[in-house]
Amino acid sequence: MSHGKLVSIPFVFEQPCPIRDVLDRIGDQWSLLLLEVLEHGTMRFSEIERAITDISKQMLSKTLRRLEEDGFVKRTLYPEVPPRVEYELTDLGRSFLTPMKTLIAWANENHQAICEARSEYGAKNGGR
Amino acid sequence: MSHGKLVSIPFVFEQPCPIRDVLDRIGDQWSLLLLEVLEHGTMRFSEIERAITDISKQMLSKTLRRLEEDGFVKRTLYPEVPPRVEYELTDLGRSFLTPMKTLIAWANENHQAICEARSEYGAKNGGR
DNA sequence: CCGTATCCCCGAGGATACTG
DNA sequence: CAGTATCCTCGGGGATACGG
Repeated sequence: MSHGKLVSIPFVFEQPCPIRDVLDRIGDQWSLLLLEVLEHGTMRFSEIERAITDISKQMLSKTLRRLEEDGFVKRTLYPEVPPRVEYELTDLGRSFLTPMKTLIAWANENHQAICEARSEYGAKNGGR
Repeated sequence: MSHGKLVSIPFVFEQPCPIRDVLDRIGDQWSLLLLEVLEHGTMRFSEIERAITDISKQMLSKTLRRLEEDGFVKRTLYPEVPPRVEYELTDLGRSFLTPMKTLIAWANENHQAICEARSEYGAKNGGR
C-alpha cells in the first residue's frame, strides 16, 4: 500500500472536522431517537416525552435545544396559558434522515453478525 | 404504547436495539477514525498510532479490541521478537464503510449549514 | 405545560509508568 | 514493539425539586 501512504487519509484532520462535529451531536444517547420520532410530524414537548418513556425531562430539553441550535429542529412557542411548544424537523433535519436510515438499515442487517462475532470472541477469550 | 399514532415508531424499543448497539460502539471518539484509516489496508499498531497523532496508546488499544470483538477488524499476531501485530478490516468492517461514507458525505455537505445555524442561534440568544 | 437548577454517579478518555 | 496498570479529570445523564 502506497507508502506515499497517509497523505490521502482524510478530512478527519480538518479543523474543525465536520464528521467529529456531527458525530459529537448525533452520537449521544437521544438525538437519533428524537429525530426518528419527529419524522412522524410536529409534536409537543409532552407528546415526545410520552413517546419515549425512559427519557428524563432534562435530557429531552437539552437534546431538543442542541438539535435546534444545529438547525435540525424548529421550536415554536405558542404563548398561551398554559404554554404550548411544538417541535418539528427543518429541511436540514429531514435531509439527515437519508444517511441516518442507511445507517439504521445496515445496523438491522448486520446486528446478527455482530452478536455472533461477540460471542465467538467471548468463547476464545473466555478462559481467563 | 400504541397511541394509534406512535405505533409505527420503531425498532428503537427492540431489546436489544440494533441501532443502540451499533451506535454505542461506533459513536465513540475513535472508532470511525480507525475504520477510515484501516480502509487503506493492513497496518501495524505503531503505524496507526503515528497516523493518528493525538490518540493515546490506551485508547488505541481499547478501541481496536472492541472493533475486533464486534467483528469489524481482524488482529494478527506474529510471534517474532520484537512482536509484530497487524490489523485489517474484515468483510463486515468493509461493509460498514458504505453507510459510514454516506454519513461522512452528508456531514461534509451540510457542515456549513450547521455552523450557520449555530451562529444564528447564538446571535438570537447572545443577549444573556 | 414546559421547562431549569441542583446533586450525584459513572464511564470515556488523557498522562504516565511499567511489562513481555 | 505492543500493549497493561494506575490515577485522574471531565462531561453525560439520571433523580428530584422548583419556577413561569
